[in-house]
Amino acid sequence: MMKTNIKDVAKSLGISTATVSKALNNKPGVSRETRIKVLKKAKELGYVVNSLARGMKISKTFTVGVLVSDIKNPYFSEVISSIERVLYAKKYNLIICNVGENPVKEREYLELLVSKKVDGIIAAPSAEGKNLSIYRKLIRHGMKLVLFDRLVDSVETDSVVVDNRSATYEAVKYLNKVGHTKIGAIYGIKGSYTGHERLKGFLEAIRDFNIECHDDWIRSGKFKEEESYKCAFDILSGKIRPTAVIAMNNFTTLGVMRAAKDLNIKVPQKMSIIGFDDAEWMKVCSPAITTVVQPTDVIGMTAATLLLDAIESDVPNLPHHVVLKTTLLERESVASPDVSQT
Amino acid sequence: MMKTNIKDVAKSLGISTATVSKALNNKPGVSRETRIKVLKKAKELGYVVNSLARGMKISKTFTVGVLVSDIKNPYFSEVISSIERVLYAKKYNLIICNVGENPVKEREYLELLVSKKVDGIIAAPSAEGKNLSIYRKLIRHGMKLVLFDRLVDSVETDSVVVDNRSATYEAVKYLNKVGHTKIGAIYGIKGSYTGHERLKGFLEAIRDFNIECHDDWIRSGKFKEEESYKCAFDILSGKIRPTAVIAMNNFTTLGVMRAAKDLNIKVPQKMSIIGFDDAEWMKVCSPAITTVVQPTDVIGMTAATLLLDAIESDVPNLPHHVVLKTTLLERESVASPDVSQT
DNA sequence: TTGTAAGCGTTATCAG
DNA sequence: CTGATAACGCTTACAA
Repeated sequence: MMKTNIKDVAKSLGISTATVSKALNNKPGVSRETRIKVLKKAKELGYVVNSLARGMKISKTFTVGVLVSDIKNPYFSEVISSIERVLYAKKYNLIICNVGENPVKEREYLELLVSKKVDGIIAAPSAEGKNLSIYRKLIRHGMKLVLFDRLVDSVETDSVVVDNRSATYEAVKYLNKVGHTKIGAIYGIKGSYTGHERLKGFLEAIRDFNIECHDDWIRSGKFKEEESYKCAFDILSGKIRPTAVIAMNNFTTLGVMRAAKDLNIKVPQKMSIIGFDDAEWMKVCSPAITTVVQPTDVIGMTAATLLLDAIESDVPNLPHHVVLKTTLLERESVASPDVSQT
Repeated sequence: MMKTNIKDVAKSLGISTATVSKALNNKPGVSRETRIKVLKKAKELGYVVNSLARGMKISKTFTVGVLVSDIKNPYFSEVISSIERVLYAKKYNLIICNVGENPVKEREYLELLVSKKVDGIIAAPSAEGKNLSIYRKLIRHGMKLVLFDRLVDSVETDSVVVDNRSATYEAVKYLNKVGHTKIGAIYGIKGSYTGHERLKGFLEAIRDFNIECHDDWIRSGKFKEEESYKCAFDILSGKIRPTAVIAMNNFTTLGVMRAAKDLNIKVPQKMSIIGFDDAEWMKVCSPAITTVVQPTDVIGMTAATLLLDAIESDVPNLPHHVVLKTTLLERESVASPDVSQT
C-alpha cells in the first residue's frame, strides 16, 4: 500500500533523505531548486508521509480522541460535527469512541487513545462516573483533556457545559407564568451530572414557585425514549395529573410526546410539554415543541478550541470552565392550563 | 505522557526487551513464570503499548477510516454506530471523515487515511463523484475499501447499497393502489447514485402506472431541507397540484412536511406524503410518516464485516456487491385522495 | 527459554 | 546547502 517512502525519493534523486525531509517539510536549509525538484519527484512517485513514523519521531500525531456515549444522539453528533470542523481546519483528525454507558468500553477506549498517542481527548464521561480515576490519571500524566456535557468536579481540567440547573428552573418559571401550578417531570439518570443538575433546577423551582407536584409525577426516564414513554404514560394516565410536563433530554421528550399521543391527550390544550435539546422533529411535529435548546455548535467549537489551545501551549494553564447558556425556544407545545380539567 | 516503554519494563526486570514483547503479546517462547512477572511489572509501571511503533513494525494499525458526507444526518450516524459496534468487537477503531459534499476535503481526508496507514476504508463517496480516480488508485495500491450508500460502477470493490430504484417504484405503486393518479416528487442530487436511482425508479413507475405528473411536480431538493421546502412549497401552492408527493431522503421529507404545514394543507386528507429514510420525528409527528426505510443497522454491519473479511484474508477476492431491501413502513401520512379537490 | 540486533520511516543533530 | 547517522518503541529472526 503506497510503498514509496522518503528513501525512494532520495535515491531516485541521488540525494539524502535528510534533504528530502527538509524539503518536504518546508524546513530551512534547502536550496530553492532542490526543494522544487524534491516536491516534484515526490508527487511523481506518489509519496505520502508515513504518519506512524512521523508521529513516533516528533511525538505528535495530530489526532484527538472524541468520547461520547451515543453517536446516534443528535446532541452528540452535532457537537462532534462542530468539533470536527474546527479540528479539521488545523489539520487534526478524530478517533471516535462510542461507549454507550458502558464503563468497561470507556476504559478500553481511553487506554486505546493513549496507546495511539493522541494529542488530546474531548470526552463526555459515561454517566456512572466509574472511571473518574482514569481521567485523573490521564491528566496527571499530562494528557490534554476537555470534558463536555457531563462535568466531574474531581477531575480538574478544561470543561464546557451548559447551565443545566437554571435551564429547568427557567422552564418551570415559564410554565408558572402562563398559569401552570401542577407540573411533572421526566428526568434522566440521577447519577449523571446533567441528570442531577436538571432535576435539581426543577426541584428548586417547584419549591420557589409553590408548584403542586406529587412524588410520582417526577420519574426517571433514564434519558431513554422507551423508559420515558412508560413514565409519561403512567403519569398522564393517573386520575390526578399535572397540567404540564418537563422532559429533560431529546429522547425523553420523544417518549413523552408519544405517550400523550397514545393516550389521546391533546397538546397543548390538555397538557403542556417543554422538551430539552432540539431536534428536527421538534419543529415539524404538531404541535411543534417548546424546548430548552443547547448551543451544540458552540459547545463543540469551544471544546475543540480549548483542547487546541491546551495542546499548542505547553505551559499547563489553569483549567477553564466554560458554562454556556441554554435558551427556551417557544413553539407550540405550551398553553395556559385548560380550566375544564381536573 | 505515559513514558514507560518495553525497555523500562525489561530493565527493571533485568531481562531483554524481546522476552517482554513476547510475554506481552502471548507469543510462545516464554516461560510461564517470566510471563507472569512481566505482566505484573508492566501493569505496575503503567505500561501501555505504543501503537505507532507497533503499527510501523507489523504494518497493521487496527484502524479504519469511515468517510461520510454528514455525520449529523441520522442515516449516517446510525450506519456509523453500527460499524463501530462490529469493529470494536474486533479491536479496530474508527477515524471519522466528515466531508460535507466537498471533494477537496474528501481528497484530503483520503490522503490522510493512507498516511495514517489505516487497514481499510468504509466510504460513502461524495455526491459529485469528483474523486473516483482516487478511489481507483487506492484499490490499485491494495487499500481495502468498502463503498456504501452511493455506488460507483467504475470503482471495483465491495459495496453495500439498497434497492433504491425499486424503493421509489414501489412507493408509487402503493400510492396508485390506494387511488392516487397525480403524484409529484422531490428528489435529491441528480449526479449522485442515490439521487439518480431513486428518481429513475419514480419515473419508471409513473410511466408504468400511467400516473399524471407535470414536469414541475418533479423537483430537486438536493437532499437538503431548505431546498426541499421551497420545491414542495412551489408544487403545493400551484393551482393544479398532485394528490401525493414522494420525498427522497430524510431531510427532504422534513422540508415537504413543513411546506404542507405552512400552507395549511392537511396530511393525509388533502395530500398524501411518502418519506424516505426513517427518523425519530417521523413516528411522533402528526400524522406519523409513511416512509421507505433503509436498514441502517444491517448496512453498517455488512459494510464492516465485508471490510474485516477483506482485511483479514489477504487473497484479494472478487468484489461482493450487497444489495439490501428497503421496506415501505405504513404509518399515517397516506390516504386515498380526497375527491373534493381539483 | 532467553537475548542480540536489525529494521519499520521519519526527523534532528551535527559534521562536512 | 547537504549528508551521514542516531533515535523514536516495537517485533522478530536468529543465535546462544
